[in-house]
Amino acid sequence: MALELTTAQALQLWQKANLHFVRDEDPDLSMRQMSILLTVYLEAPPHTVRGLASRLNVSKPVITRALDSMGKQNLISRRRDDNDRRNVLIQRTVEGALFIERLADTIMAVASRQEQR
Amino acid sequence: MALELTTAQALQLWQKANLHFVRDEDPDLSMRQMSILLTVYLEAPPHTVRGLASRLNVSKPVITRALDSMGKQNLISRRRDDNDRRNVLIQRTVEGALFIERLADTIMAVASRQEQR
DNA sequence: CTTAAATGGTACGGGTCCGTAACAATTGAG
DNA sequence: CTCAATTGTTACGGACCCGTACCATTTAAG
Repeated sequence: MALELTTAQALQLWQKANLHFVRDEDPDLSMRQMSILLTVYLEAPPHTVRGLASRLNVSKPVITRALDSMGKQNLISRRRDDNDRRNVLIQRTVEGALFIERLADTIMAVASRQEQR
Repeated sequence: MALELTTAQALQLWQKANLHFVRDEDPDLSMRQMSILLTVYLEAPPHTVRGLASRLNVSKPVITRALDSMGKQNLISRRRDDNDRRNVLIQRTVEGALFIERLADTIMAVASRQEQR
């Protein structure tokens, strides 16, 4: 499946997707949490607290707390790095991968819905 | 300018755009504020507090407060409806239009940057 | 006129998130 | 062995946002 995308349509896509997550998504993740999750799943590992903090340009506690809450939802997991036990490696989970998959489908559905108008 | 968009690329676009707004955007709007602003600028007027509240599926005070804060930044303005003075009409501003324009450019820039890889 | 309905705003208590500053555990340099 | 540097976490005070409940204004029905 593929779509043509002009500037105006990109903006509409952004609006529709945002609107969808505001309207319908149940306990929606904050923008920062979503960024962390997407970064972990779309960029190459390894991912550490400090690495994510500098990638997102936020403080370390933001990452720690986001990992706490997303960990409770089983969207990510943490493991100590055995090579350097100061590091914590952030890892993907099955639930997280499914979440990302549904996310992609949702965005694509929004995009094609607007295409059909 | 136009881009092809597959499901994987739509997801990447969503990640890159979110990441950009987390990293770089100065006093970033919340997702709800952004939805309100985009709805006012991309959907047909008139826009009222109650209308936006039901469109976004949130309570009225959320809209009132968002309009307060975005009003201070001159991104939108309010005017009493002379036909029915209970209504408040939310109106676009020059600054808001410029903001939306830059927003569209930013998203498109993110999209084409990922295209070039 | 009187009164009920509708609209937007405000008060309030509660929850969440933030960044700074401290802390514990671990590593590596000397 | 000692101690400074690094990493992640926790404590804390403050800022922001939320929804419910109430209020003021305006409209329309009777």
